Amino acid sequence: MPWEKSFDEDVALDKAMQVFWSKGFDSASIADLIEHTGINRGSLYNAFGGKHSLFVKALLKYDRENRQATLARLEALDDPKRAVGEFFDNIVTSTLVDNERKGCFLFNTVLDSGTHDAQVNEIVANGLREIEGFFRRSIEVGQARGDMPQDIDPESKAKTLLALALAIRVLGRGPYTATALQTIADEAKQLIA
Amino acid sequence: MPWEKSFDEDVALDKAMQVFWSKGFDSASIADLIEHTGINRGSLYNAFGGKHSLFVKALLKYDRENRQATLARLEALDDPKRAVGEFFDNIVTSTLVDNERKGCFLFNTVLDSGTHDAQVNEIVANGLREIEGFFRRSIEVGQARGDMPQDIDPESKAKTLLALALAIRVLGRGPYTATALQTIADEAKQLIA
DNA sequence: CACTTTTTGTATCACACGGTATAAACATGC
DNA sequence: GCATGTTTATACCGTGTGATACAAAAAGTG
Repeated sequence: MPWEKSFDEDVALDKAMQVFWSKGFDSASIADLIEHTGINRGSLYNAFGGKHSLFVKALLKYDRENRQATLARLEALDDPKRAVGEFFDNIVTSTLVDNERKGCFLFNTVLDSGTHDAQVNEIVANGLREIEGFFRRSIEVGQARGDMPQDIDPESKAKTLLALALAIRVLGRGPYTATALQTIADEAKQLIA
Repeated sequence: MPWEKSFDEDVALDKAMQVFWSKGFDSASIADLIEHTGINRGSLYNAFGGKHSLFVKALLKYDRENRQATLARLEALDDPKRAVGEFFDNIVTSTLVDNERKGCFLFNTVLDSGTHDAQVNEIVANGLREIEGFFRRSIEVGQARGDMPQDIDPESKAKTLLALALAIRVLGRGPYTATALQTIADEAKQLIA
């Protein structure tokens, strides 16, 4: 069998992810994807099966390599308060370091009202659920170890922290300054201090 | 001069506002606008001058009739803590009462990355600035009157409250339940209790 | 050199977009 | 009734969209 390997499929998917991340599903055109992946129109359809299918693959890749990887790293610290603190410092610096100001691909997709597809919604909802779960577990362990206040409700506070994380990402795409974002992040950390 | 009055221009603008509010600038097509306003294609261009111009008029109308009106009403209460509390209860109920789950037109526009126009950005940025200002003034007055904690920084807390308000509106468009939204709102109120 | 498979370059399709133009229908003022 | 200006109903125009089709070029294997 000749030529069983193709171009580099994973780097192409990564490029496509950047495009969807930056522009969203609707605004990203096939022309954009072709240009940034560098591969040909036909090859793109042959390898990924179409725009929507490519979007799902890109979103899953982001969820795996960013959200899952980050949460796993922070949970491995085995230091809940520091983990939450790093989470917020991380999203602030991630926001600022990206001069495209793309924000978070998952959070962006929540708002892309056009992409309301059951599969996509499930990926996003699951991502939010797991981030909230990370906060809740961190608070529970922190309380058990006595370095977080006992009078806060882990469930409620976890939702609030998720809300603040989302807001930082969203406001970071708009006109908010670096110091304003850090201010919110510091306030978030204060909630469990 | 014959026929100096036309159809009802303001109710048409209101309908157009609903469309842009629900779908955003890009996703709202001229066909949508014609269908929901009930006026003719030519009349729409004649009266409002085009899609972008119509969008700006709709956004300004929303800002005037919703944001400005709400903030003015709450500030007139002359009871800062209750004003902030009502603000958050209000956005939760507003979110739930709308079965279209449109969220907040201003916040939605922050994320519509396509509409990055200087004029539109100014309207949105000004709206956010004034909401944050409302929170800051409320906290300052509340502290002066002794019914809010003295150890919180009005500037920081105001940013945090704005962040939470935005998050409630955004998450309300997605998969979050009524109780989850109310939980975040209650946590927001706790921040200044 | 064949043979097979992938990639590439175009060409094309049907459709939707925002916007413009045109002509008929219409309501008012003289 | 006639003139004036508005609304309506269409018909376009140019462009961009996602998607498909197909011939030619390229690459690895026998």
